[in-house]
Amino acid sequence: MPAKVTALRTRDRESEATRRAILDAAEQLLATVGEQGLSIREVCARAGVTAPTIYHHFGDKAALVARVVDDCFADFASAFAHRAAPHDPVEALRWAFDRYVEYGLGHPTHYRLMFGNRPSRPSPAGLASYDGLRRRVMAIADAGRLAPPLEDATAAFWAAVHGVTSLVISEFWSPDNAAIALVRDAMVDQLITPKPVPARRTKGASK
Amino acid sequence: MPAKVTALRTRDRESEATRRAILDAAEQLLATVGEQGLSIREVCARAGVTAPTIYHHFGDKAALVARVVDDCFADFASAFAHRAAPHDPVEALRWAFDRYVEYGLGHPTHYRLMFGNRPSRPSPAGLASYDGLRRRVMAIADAGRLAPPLEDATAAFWAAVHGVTSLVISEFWSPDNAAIALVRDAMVDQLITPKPVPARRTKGASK
DNA sequence: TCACCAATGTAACACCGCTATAGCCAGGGC
DNA sequence: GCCCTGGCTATAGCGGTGTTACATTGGTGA
Repeated sequence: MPAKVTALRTRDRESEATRRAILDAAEQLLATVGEQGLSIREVCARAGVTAPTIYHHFGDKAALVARVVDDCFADFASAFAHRAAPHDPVEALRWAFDRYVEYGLGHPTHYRLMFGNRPSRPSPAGLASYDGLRRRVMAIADAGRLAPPLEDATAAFWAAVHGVTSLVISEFWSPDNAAIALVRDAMVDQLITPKPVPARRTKGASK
Repeated sequence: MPAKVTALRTRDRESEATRRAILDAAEQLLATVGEQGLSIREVCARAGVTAPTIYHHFGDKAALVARVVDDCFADFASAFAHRAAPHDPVEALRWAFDRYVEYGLGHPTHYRLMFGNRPSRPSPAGLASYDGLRRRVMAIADAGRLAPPLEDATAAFWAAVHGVTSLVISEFWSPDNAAIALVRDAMVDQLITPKPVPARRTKGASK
């Protein structure tokens, strides 16, 4: 088996290079003009290929975008991985909240792509991201400090952080708005057990 | 001055009827296929007009959509007006939270149009809606029970309710999820002063 | 009555996502 | 060494989109 495994055949290499060129062009365009403004023809021009090539490799405009979004999720995950979280699980959750908002502010178009309001597109990478948040909440539960059930707590925290990030991105808020910390601390305080008292409030939860 | 004021001239009446036909067709289409799927030509077919008529009256596809969105805000506001809120301002805020989510669940496409993540479209009707929320929070402040500054409290509450509604609409949650009440109560509890103490919170607000 | 002008239609432009078809050419069997 | 196969790419085009220049009509104010 001479060069069958060690090196890619020249055809495969060229094909892979074409895929990369297309993905790079698409990502660059998505970051600037968004999914709405993304045109296959413009991707073609930037990548130096023609339309059938794109459709051969990715099948669809939506699939091409989904592929780029997956890369965005990877980038998003690394934004967490590259920084050290506090050891205390509660402080780590607060920290994650800030990183989340920070990322959305730094990559508004990517954020919109990943968590935009297009009807339920449960990408695997998105679910993995959600699972990362669940693990952080679980760390609090493991420390015996989580008040509500795990799933409820995770979902509630995710909703709050998403609401805040959405508003920051839409420039409704300035990034240093005190309301951000207000939402963050409201959620964290509600999630952890108070001090000694188990839980007192029973106000009507369902409508 | 015979029929100058008492009755509209026939031309104006016809013109207004045309506008209404276009708006009705557009609203119906927007509710079913969303802004993305809305086609001027389809609106033309349903309203029984041709394209230049639409452009003459509304100027733009975006302007037409914006006009429909304004009507949506009016509908949204009436969803609040037609129901009696609790007298207690804190309970009224909790109630507003539920009505908000309820409306988003009942009119997901309209909600996406109104509060979707398109980069900052500060429609007057949208600002009026936000102002309605601010008044509710101000009622709590007037009762001497609001802990944070008014603007921060309003913004935080709005972010939380928007995050929850977004997730409910995207079918990430079921409408009776316990997490909804969790976010609601977390925000309300954080907004009101604990017991008798005027204002206490000093937790790290800026990052 | 009559000229004006708002309102509407005709036809077209430039662009879009997408694809049927055909050609190129590296790779592998003979 | 040759030819054939098949993956990859380009040409050209389809039906659709938002938008607009231009022509036309018919109420309306003078």
